[in-house]
Amino acid sequence: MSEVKIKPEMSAEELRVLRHTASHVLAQAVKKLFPSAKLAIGPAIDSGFYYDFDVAQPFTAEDLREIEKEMQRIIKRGAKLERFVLPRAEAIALMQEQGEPYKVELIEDLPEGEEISFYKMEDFTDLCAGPHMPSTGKVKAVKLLQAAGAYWRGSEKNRMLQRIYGTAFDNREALEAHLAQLEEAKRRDHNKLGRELELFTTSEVIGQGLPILLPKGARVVQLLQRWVEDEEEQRGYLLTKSPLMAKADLYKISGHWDHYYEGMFVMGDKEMDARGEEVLALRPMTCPFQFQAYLNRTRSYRDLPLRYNETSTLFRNEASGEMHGLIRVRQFTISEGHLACRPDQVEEEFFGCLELARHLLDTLGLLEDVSFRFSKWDPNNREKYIGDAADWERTQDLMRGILDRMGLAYTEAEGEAAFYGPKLDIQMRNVHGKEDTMITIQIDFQLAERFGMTYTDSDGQKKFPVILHRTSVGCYERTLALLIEKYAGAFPTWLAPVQAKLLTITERCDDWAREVAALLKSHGVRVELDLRNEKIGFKIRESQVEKVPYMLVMGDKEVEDRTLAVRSRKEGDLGVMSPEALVAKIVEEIRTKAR
RNA sequence: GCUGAUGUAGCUCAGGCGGUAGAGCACUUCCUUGGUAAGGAAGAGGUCUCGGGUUCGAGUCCCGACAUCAGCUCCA
Repeated sequence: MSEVKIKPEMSAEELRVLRHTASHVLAQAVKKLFPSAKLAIGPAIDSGFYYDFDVAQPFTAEDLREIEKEMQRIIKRGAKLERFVLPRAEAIALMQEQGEPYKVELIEDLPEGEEISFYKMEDFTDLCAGPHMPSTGKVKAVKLLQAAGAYWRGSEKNRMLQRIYGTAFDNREALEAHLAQLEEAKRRDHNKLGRELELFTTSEVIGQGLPILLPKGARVVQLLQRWVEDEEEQRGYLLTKSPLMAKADLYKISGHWDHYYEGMFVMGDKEMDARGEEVLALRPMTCPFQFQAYLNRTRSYRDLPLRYNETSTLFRNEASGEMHGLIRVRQFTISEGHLACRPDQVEEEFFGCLELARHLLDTLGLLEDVSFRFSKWDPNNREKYIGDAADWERTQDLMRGILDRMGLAYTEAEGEAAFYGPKLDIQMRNVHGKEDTMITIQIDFQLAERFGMTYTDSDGQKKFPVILHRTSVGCYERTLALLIEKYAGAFPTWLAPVQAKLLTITERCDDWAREVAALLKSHGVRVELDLRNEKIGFKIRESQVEKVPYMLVMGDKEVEDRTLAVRSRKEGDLGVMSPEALVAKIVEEIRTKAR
């Protein structure tokens, strides 16, 4: 779900400048109230700005209120911002004099010849490339949102600083609208809504990152899963079902033992393994398991491409602070597949994977919300990867060529590759704007050789196939989360855990209500029967405000006794319908997967 | 894992300075009710996340664990 755009009265670029200026106002206010605070960096971001400070005590909520008040005073004074430039040595001297070690470090890291500029407002001077508003008075509406820890320069090896987040606009109304939007995002948050709608829950005694899908959530996942498996079968995929765990031996071949050990649930440890005792580990990926299916017999070039898919449950030992609702969990189920192909088939197969992913996303209504990311290795962090630089460059060039020939709009990201190869990641933002990978398609020239996977080519030579690793809708838990947020819990009819809710207004209707429910069920419509015969206005609202596609009310005195009044979430009041007509309508909606 | 906040009934939350728990909604039973958040009566539901400690006495103070949330780091 992409963030709804607010309409500020200035351009996006002007707004960034304004917010950057606001971050300087923040820094000035903090220095006034906490003179010993050391300044780090304070940029504008998509939805506002932040500034990092090194302080003895983390900021409290009261601190933020005081800082915000001080900011208002600074803004009211409308101080001018004056830019000036210093040579490197003088710049460093100035920052040393002001007692700002982080600023000194920043200046020292600036490339030779780069202009070193400062901005001065009143008695406050800060290193900054700019640009800025001419006066702090331009920041008409500012709000501090939260304080949280953040590592200096984004590395967990560095000291943790205290970051203050805020946002700013050129008018009060835009700020209010933005804050209202943040509230709305909270309401759509799958982690809240998904629990309220009884799609999932968690349990302290089960543990974090291990959600329980409740009947309604499990039903949605089941529907997705059956649909995806059918779509894959139609595209020539062969289903496998492989074990959830394996001996350390397998992971040593795949490289996981060396490159992913911390991320695995290992039953035992490296010492036991070294003593020759059997050590099993739950699988964090399906690849090495599915490769064993390939290795079942000798393969000919005529067998390729070979497409395997598996609805695969994976286990990853994420660090404790990283879990989040259904988005980031320790156990998840994913539509994972591996394709073994000849070099001349890579492009077509890659395209096929992308076509499948796009088709699925389009059907779910999510295609308009995703972005594509070409994830490359980080040549400066070699120990994270297997294979040599030449392999990587060659594979990445191949992938870039395919992407460009497909005319795909994508961004490039260094250091985001898998340890065995580059990826095309399909990214989606959650309701709070945080981006996660939904789907990934990867090209791998390495693992086939490690596993001794070969095929006999037309020239009689044994060769290693190219492996494509791919998911189709990605993991079901995460997909469910994004769907909850996309539709605010009101799933399209074909995915809705309850498609029709049947209410009776008097017990005289109960028998007929059961008959109608049975009819709907016999056509595969998921119906929930409520025979409590209470006032129904209450119940229509109570049934989660328009989350159910069809509300059916039995019995209408005004027309005749055996009537069915239908209210559609999408089309409003449909009046009195025959059960047969309703069935036809819903069945058609399910068949076409209409949104 | 790091920084901070939080953890009281199914849900949302009250419980100033320690004296063994409350509200609204939901739930159960009954009465009334053929219509868009009706009314009435009665009732059930909590070892206050868990474990230690201080104390005559802990929901309340201290320590630890676990879980949840925000952010960082990491990642599908």
